[in-house]
Amino acid sequence: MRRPATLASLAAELGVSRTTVSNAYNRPDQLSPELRRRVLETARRLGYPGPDPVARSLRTRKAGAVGLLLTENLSYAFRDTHALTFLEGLALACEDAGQGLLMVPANPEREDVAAVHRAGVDGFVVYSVPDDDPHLAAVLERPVPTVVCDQPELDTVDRVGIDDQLAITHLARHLLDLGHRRIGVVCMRLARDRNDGFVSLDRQQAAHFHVQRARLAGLAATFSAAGVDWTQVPVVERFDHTTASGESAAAQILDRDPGITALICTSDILALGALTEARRRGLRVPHDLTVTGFDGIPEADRAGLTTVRQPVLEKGRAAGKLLFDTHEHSRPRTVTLATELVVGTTATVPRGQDDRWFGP
Amino acid sequence: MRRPATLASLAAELGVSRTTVSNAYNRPDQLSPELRRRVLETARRLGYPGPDPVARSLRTRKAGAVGLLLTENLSYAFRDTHALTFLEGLALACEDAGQGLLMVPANPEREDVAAVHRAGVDGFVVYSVPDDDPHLAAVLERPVPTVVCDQPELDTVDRVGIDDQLAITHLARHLLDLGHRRIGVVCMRLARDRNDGFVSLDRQQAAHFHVQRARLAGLAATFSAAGVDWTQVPVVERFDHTTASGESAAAQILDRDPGITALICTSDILALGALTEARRRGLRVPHDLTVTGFDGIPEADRAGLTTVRQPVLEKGRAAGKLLFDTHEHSRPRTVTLATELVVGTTATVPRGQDDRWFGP
DNA sequence: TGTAAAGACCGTAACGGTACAGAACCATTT
DNA sequence: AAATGGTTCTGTACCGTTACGGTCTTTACA
Repeated sequence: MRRPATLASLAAELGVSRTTVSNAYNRPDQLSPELRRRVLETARRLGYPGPDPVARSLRTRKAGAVGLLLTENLSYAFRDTHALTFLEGLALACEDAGQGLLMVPANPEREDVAAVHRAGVDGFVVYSVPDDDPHLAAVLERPVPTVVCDQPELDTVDRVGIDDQLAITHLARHLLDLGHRRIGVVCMRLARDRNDGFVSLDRQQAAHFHVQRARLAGLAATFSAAGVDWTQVPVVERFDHTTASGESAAAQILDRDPGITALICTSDILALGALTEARRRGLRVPHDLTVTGFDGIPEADRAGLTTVRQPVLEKGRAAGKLLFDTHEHSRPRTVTLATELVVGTTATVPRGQDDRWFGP
Repeated sequence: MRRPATLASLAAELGVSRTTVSNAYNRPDQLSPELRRRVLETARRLGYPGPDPVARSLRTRKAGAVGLLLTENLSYAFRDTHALTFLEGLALACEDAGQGLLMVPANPEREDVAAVHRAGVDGFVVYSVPDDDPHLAAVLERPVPTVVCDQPELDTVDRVGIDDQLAITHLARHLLDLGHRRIGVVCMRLARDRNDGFVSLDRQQAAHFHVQRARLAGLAATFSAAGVDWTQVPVVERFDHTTASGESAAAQILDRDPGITALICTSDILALGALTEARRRGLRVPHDLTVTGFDGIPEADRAGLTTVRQPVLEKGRAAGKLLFDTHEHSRPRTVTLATELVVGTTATVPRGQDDRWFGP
């Protein structure tokens, strides 16, 4: 496991210059085939493993890899459908470009940004971290191109995302058209601190996760415009993004306000949990309770969830493409992908309004 | 995005040595708090982003990351349950060690090994690649510690795995005990070339994927010992690891040999496909046809599959631990994890033998 | 035969840091 | 007054490579 030989020692052994040995590996056309053969053979004999990648990176200023920063523990990324799909898209772009993908271990608990500083990469992709995350700050300080995804726009970096506010506005209008006025909302974590429970207006507006803030803002604006008093709408937050969270959050809202006719969840995972809780309570969806999600994951499709579909794989791929596309351009660039309202079977007119609504 | 300042220019600006600036970042106790404050403030003023990670890696000979080599396209890793679980385990170990995880883009189609050479990592984990894979060879040439998983033992590197042959022997004996003598086998790819169809004895024995070879060998040995003529056992291979492959492979075997009483699949994914195909043909499992898998993925559990459970997450974690554990030891080390025969509801006595078997 | 072009190889100067040994300074101790 | 020890800072020697701008030799062609 030692590194016995270097390019220099090889050159000395062969009686040629270091440049020539380097060329044997990187520019075969720059030396005679015969000499190249000798170089490679001697390399084999001395156990020289070829040019050291780190030294090469230092000299060429290219690492051949992009760093990925996630808000969660590394291992979490491999459990979350949504994150996985994004990663798959990003990986596709990396493959095309022949670039490696370095997953940076950014423990959200500790504020240890050393891992960001140590990452030898040509660029970063930052996926859905809170806007006050110290790891994000550390990335932004690094003098490499960066693409953020599902983040607010920043002056200095490219961005990929959807128009969360617009997308959920369509959903909200759909529910309003159906006649819903008494609603509850289940959302994902809004900040780095855990707050499993009802969310104050302040916290909603100060949310550090762009995506959640935008969705709540879209809901608030749309329902307010329709005459719903948003301050009276129960909004429950869950730190962990699991179906279990969706269940308990739905329970919390239904306990406090059994009169609501629709439960709007800001993710499909949460919505699937809400469905489970509704079933447990003997509420028929959608007849007794309308439930909606957001994301358009396959499981939601199977469950017939009314939701908003977003192209997650495309987001990953677009992020990679932005990073690898080094054409002239004026930064920052923004790619906003299209979303689609998916009308499933979990939303209908509120109970008791069937006739009134469609009547004369 | 330029890198305007370096440690040297900072030092010049401040009128101190480069060492002192370096210490301000890496050894705060080596200089007075006052000077350190000045250094960091000047750094901010000049836009110095802190020591360059690549240069640091060159000097310290530490990259702070491990490379991961997979047999598949990068993006595939994010789609396969089994690979994901392994990755999750590996990621856990990486987190604990504060190391990054670099996914090396090793396209199995092209023989382009450059990505392996360019990877600035402190070690490699190689997961289930064929033993003649050029990327594997390239990794072995690199002077860094390496752990292989689901591979045959190699002289120079550590290994993590299970005893595939022993594990499937237990399964085979279970089926023999139930009375099965006429069986068919569905296996995953055995080499780098695509061969979707029946597998010759030669190809079975020359398989380049250790795991598959060991499992086939275990089956051959066990059934032969019980008097079954292995040369007459239909073995069908599928290149793609999908349930669709399982379906078509099962069909291929059942078409050729409708008389078999058990279909042994070397993975749960394939077995789940086989179940689908059996259902399509109106065969009741296990009454008309016994189907078994291997791996113990959650979906198999849900389907009640009779299978062998292996600790995939643990494999990943163990691989990481081996890599990070730098204690004195004599290489190569081997970690062999335990497996467990899971008796589900998809295997029973062969049709027509019910009485004979349990009778007097 | 002269001259340009091409081919093969080389020397030097970075790339941006950290390790290590030691120097300068000051306050205590002997 | 000399020795001791701790703190703070410095100088030099690398880490292993590639970029760049040469030189020298050979070949091609008029």
